[in-house]
Amino acid sequence: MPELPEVETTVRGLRPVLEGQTLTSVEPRRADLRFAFPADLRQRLTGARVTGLGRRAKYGLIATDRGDTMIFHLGMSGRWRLDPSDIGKHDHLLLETGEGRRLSLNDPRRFGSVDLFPTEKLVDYPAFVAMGPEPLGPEFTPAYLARALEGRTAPIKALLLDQRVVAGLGNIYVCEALHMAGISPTRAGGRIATKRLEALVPAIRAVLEAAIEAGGSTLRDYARPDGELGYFAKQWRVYGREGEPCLCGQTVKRRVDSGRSTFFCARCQR
DNA sequence: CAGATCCTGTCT
DNA sequence: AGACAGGATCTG
Repeated sequence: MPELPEVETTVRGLRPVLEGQTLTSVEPRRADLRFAFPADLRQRLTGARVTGLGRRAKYGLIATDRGDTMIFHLGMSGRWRLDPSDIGKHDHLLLETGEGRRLSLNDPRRFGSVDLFPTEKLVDYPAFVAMGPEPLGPEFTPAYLARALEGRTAPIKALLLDQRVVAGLGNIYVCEALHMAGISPTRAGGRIATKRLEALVPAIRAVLEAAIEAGGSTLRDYARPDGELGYFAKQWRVYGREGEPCLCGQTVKRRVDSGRSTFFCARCQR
């Protein structure tokens, strides 16, 4: 679920439900996820009106007229459920709006998080301070990336997963973008030819945009009562395809680096 | 840098 | 029983 495109489609799905609405009920059902909820979460949000929704990297942002922004992260297994018909043990935070819509933050693995921070100081939110540019934003250019990777000996895959280099990429889209750009995941970041770097930036954009577009089509399901945000169609070229043929005919390989699977084609990627 | 860690669920 | 999972952060 939650890399940048999934968070983006989640925010887009939440927007029509929450924007302009008063939060009539805010009910944490446990004290923490990855870290503690703000102790006064309920008090600070109940009665507040949602003024807007946004996203920074993989974080969703829900701004209110109280000067606070609720910052949520979906971790590995988080999702928002809309008008759930039942509340289970993994529904950790319940919201209700003035219109009577109900939302539940469901997260079995509890790697997600919920926090509050002053809206005007959002750039100072600890997780945002050292973050790199948005991969879909104007700052993310081949020139920027060349500079960020200059002299780096770490594998390009690890560097693209580093949110300080570029913020929002996860395991799936890094594998896909590297395949699209023809770059080996193990190549040292500082040793990528300019021409390949110039292919990598648009590849990252294209992969994310396609996923957002595909995710958008699940919004219909999302908006359905008791619906859930589904996975977008698995149109991946290498991710999860170990042993299957690449488009070139070569078999897709999997390797494990720092405990994470990398899928790649040794013929297409150098 | 790699590795462990936080959790639960699912699939071999 | 063991491997593995879309993340982030801390420790050697």
